[in-house]
Amino acid sequence: MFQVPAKTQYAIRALAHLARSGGDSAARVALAQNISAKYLEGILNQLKLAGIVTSDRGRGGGYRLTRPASEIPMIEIVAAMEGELKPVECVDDSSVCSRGAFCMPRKFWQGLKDSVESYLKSVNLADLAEEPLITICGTGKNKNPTKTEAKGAR
Amino acid sequence: MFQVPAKTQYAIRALAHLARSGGDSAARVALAQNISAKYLEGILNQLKLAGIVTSDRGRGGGYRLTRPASEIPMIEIVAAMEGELKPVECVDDSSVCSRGAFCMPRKFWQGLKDSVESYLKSVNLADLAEEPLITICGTGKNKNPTKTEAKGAR
DNA sequence: TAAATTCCTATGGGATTACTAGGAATATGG
DNA sequence: CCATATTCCTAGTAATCCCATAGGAATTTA
Repeated sequence: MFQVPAKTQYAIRALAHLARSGGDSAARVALAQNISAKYLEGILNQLKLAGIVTSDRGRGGGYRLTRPASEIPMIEIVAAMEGELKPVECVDDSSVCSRGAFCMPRKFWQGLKDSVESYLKSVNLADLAEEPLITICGTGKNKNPTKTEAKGAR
Repeated sequence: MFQVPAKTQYAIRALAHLARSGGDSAARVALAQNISAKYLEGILNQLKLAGIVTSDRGRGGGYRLTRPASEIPMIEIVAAMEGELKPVECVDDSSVCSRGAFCMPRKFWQGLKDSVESYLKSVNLADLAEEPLITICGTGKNKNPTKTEAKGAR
C-alpha cells in the first residue's frame, strides 16, 4: 500500500545522480541508474518544467540542477511528478461535502497528509545524494531497460 | 498524489457506521453511507477475514465489530484493505539490491513509511466515529450508486 | 556537417480499480 | 415450514492509469 510510482523513484534517482555528477545527459543517467532511456527523457522534461533542472540541447548538452541539492526539498520533487498531496478529495477543502469542517474522516486524512508533508519537507536532495554512494539503488518496474548506448564523455 | 483508494475510504466509513450503530446489514450501511451495496458486501467480507468485523447470516443478520472501536487502530483497517505499508520494494528488506543497508534512497523511503505508520497507529476507529456525527462524509468514486432498497429494521 | 542531444507526439499492453450481475447458502420470523 | 432477509462466492467489464516504446523534429557543437 501507498506504493510510490516507479516514475517518482526514477526521478529521485536521476536527480541524485545529477547532484553527484554535476550534470549529465539523459542517456548516461539512464545507463548509470538502469532506467529506460526514452522514459527518463520525459521525466527529466517534467522536472525541467517544474524548475528543478535546466537543460542544454545539442552535442555536449544535458541536464543539471537549477540550485544546490541542499535547496531542493524532496516534497518539491514528489510534487513535480505526482502533483498535489491529496489522499482524499476533501482534504484542504471542507466545502466538498456538507459535513464540512466537522467531518471526522476528513480530519483523519488531513492528519495523514500533514504527517507525510512534514516529512517530505524535512529531507532535501543533498541528504539523499551524499557519500559514500556511487550508484544509487532502487527498484522500479522495468526489468530489461533499453540498452541505449551512451557514447562519449563530457 | 498518494491518493487513497475509494475502497479504503468506504471501509472506514462503513466501520465508523458500525461503531456508531452497534451493528447493521451491508445494505443498510450502504444506503446510509451512499456506497454501492454489492461492492460494500465484498469490502465487509474482506474486513471479516481480517478479523475486524464478524457477521451473522440470514434474516436479522448483519455485521458488527469484533472489538470496541477504541481497540481498532486505523492502521489495521488500512492494512486489511491494501496490505502491507511498502512505498518501495526494498523497504524493510535491504537484501533487495546490492547497496543494501547503505542505500540513501532506501533510508528516505523507510523514513516516509515510518512517518505514515506512526500516524496510522496513533489514531483508532473510536476517534473517527465520535459525536456529533450522524452521517459520515467522504467522497469515493461512485456518483450514482445502485439504489438497493434496504427494507425492514432490526 | 555529422553526431549528440533535447524535445514532441502518438501508441500500446498490462495491471488495477470500481463496480455490476447472478445466484448459492444460510438463518429467521411469522 | 417457507418466504424473506441476509451473507457469501464467482465471474465479468468498462474505464483508467502505469510504464514504457517508437519515431522523428529541432537544436547545438566539435
